[in-house]
This record gives sequence, structure tokens and C-alpha cells, in this order.
Amino acid sequence: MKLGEGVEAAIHCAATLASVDGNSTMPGAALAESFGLSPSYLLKHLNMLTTARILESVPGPAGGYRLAKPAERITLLDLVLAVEGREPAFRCGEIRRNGPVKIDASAYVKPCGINAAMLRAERAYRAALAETRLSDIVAEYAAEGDPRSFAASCAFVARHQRPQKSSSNPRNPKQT
Amino acid sequence: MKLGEGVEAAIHCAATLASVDGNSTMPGAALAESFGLSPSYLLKHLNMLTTARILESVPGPAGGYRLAKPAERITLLDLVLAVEGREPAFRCGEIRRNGPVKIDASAYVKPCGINAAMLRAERAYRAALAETRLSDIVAEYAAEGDPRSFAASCAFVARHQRPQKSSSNPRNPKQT
DNA sequence: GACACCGTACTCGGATACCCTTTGTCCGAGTCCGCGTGG
DNA sequence: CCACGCGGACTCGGACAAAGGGTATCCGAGTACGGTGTC
Repeated sequence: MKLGEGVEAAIHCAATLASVDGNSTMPGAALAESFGLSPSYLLKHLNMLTTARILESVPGPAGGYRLAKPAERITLLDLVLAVEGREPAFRCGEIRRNGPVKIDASAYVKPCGINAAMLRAERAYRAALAETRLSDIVAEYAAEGDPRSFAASCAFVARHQRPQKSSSNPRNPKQT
Repeated sequence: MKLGEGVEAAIHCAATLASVDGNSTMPGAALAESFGLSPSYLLKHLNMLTTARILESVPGPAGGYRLAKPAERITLLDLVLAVEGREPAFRCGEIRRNGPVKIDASAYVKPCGINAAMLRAERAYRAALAETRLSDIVAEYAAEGDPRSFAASCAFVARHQRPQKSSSNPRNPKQT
């Protein structure tokens, strides 16, 4: 029961990217600097978010990352599953079958009650995560966070975001 | 987001121990055999349950483990926390402070909104686990489980449980 | 002066080592039962 | 025949290695910009 620390980095980066204008991008190096993280390692997690269609990456100079969809449609569950994997935390190894007395497999068609209970709890966990949208995080930060910290974050984003000229070129408007 | 497989073993063992009579004990070796696990390694997890006051251990010949309290008062949460540790899965590293611009610490007195959301989700997870008691597990197994498997389990318990003579000696009735 | 080409710098992406947690195993401390011996 | 002492065997408990996953890092592929040469 331990989440990798990449989850925290991924959520913070996603929240930061939610503040960039339009389809501007922000380089991974800037995100890493914003949180004092290793740039090379942060790219690993950002890449997972890109694979999960949560972020989009633009290569080349003036490239970087941006959200692939509006922050209202990104939940904490999406971020956690993208980084930690979609498989449940509790995996029933069916050790009940490994006893010394061998019973016909038909006795185990019903799922293990322990497994059912653990999965039920995890569904509650995921449901709670799915209730929080990324837009809620940034809104709560803007409303209740410290104004100095919020202003510094906005200034950092404004300083490092790179507008994309492809915005004026609506020929390829993300048919993903 | 991955639970150790010791959790599964611990819950199964606790459920098995819930079926022993009175204050009889069952050796760890028998529990390991019951699920095809390594006896030496299983003792590690059983020892964690003992430290958490969920099980009691009786040393010496005819010794073993038994529940330290009735199965109605043991929840899945107790078992999971005993094996996996009581600390939450998401630990906020406060990376928001590690930015290049240093702000006074007074700006971070309010807890991180991301951390709050993650902990809220984990509270839901733990609440769901706390709703399931060990007695529910065994009752559900007796009622809906396969009769052959249930009978085999009962026979195995009856064959390996060791009655304690200290039951007839109420001089030391567990003042823990 | 304008256009095309090329070199450069910057970006992400994947492949590669290191370290810690988890897993797995072993041996020692403690305790009770059974047997041998002495009264 | 009975009581006492001792050895053995069985139990749990903690200390000791090995493996896997997470962490951290580096280098390569790709792309846009800027300079330069030519028309």
C-alpha cells in the first residue's frame, strides 16, 4: 500500500499545465525546475501521461507538453491510473486452492469473498478519486491557496509557456 | 499502488483462525500448509498481526496462533494496516516548495490541496475496509462458498487445532 | 533582395545502471512433554 | 509405586541473503529555427 512518488509529480505537473494559455506548451525541463525534480526522470512520468492521452507532447524547439483535453474532463483517477497502472492493488493469488487437499476446480467458480471485499474497497477508493477533477484542484488552489504562492506559480507559467504557431493553422485540429 | 501479497495470506490465515474452537491454537506451519505458502515467510506476517494485537501466539509444543479478540471485532482494515503499515499510501513530499522562487514558509501553512484530495480518497478506502468484519468473511464463506471447500477447510482446522490446557486454568485470563 | 539549403540547438522518447523495498530463508531463544532415575 | 530432574522436540521470534520494482541517469531520434550561399 504505497504509491510511487511519481504520482505527486504527475498531478502537480498536470495542475501546472492546466494554467497555460490555449494550446501553448511548457517544456518538461521547466516543469522539473518548478518542483525541484530531476528533469530526466520527470519525463518518464510525463510520457506515461502522454501515453494515456492525458497530455500531448510537441517535439522540437518551442515544444513541450500541454493538456490533451480540458481540465474539467481530467480526474485524479485518470492521473493515478496512468502513472501507477490500471490493475487493482489487491490481486487475489487464489491461495485457497493451494491447500494439501485437492478439490475439483468447480468448487472455486465463485470468486473469493476476500477478493470481493478488497475490490469493493478499491472501487470506493477509485470512485473518490474520480470525483475530484483537475479543474477543482486548480480552482481550489486559486481560491484558498496562498496568494503569494499562486502569483509565483502564475508568473512561472507565464514565463515558460511557449505559444504554438500551429494554433493559427487550424488545418490539423487534433482529430484524435 | 500495489499491496504486498502478504496481505492475502494474512487475511486467509485470520479467517482460518476464526474457525478454531475456543482458545485452541493452530501452528503456523499448518496454516502455511493450508495455503501452500512458505512456513518461514508466513511467520513474518503472522508476527506482524501478533504485534498489532490481532493474534496471540503461544510458544512451545502444542503452541500456535489464535485470534486475540472475537472475529466480530476484527475488520479487514485492521489486518491490512497491520501488514502494510499504518502510514497513508500517498505521502505529500511538499514538492510545491522546491521551486526556484523561494517564498516564505508562511505561504505553505495550508495543506496541499492535492494531498487533501488523495487523503480523502484513502479515507474512503479505509472506511470501506472497516465495514467488513472478519466474521462477515467467514459467514459469507460458510453460506455462499462451495460446500466441499468449506468442509475441507473445517476438517483441516479440526485436524490441526491444539486445545490449550490453560483454558482450564483461568488464573491468567489475558489481562491485555 | 529573395529563396533554398544546411547546420545547430532544443525538444521528447526509449534504453540503460543503481538502490531500496519486498520477498524468501535460516538459525537461535523459549517452552512444554516424556522418560529416566532416585527415594 | 511415586516424585523429581533432565533431555528432547516443537514452537515462535528475530537476524541474515537474494530478487524485483522503483528511482535516477544518459544518449539517440526528431523537429523548428537561424545563418549562409546562390540565383
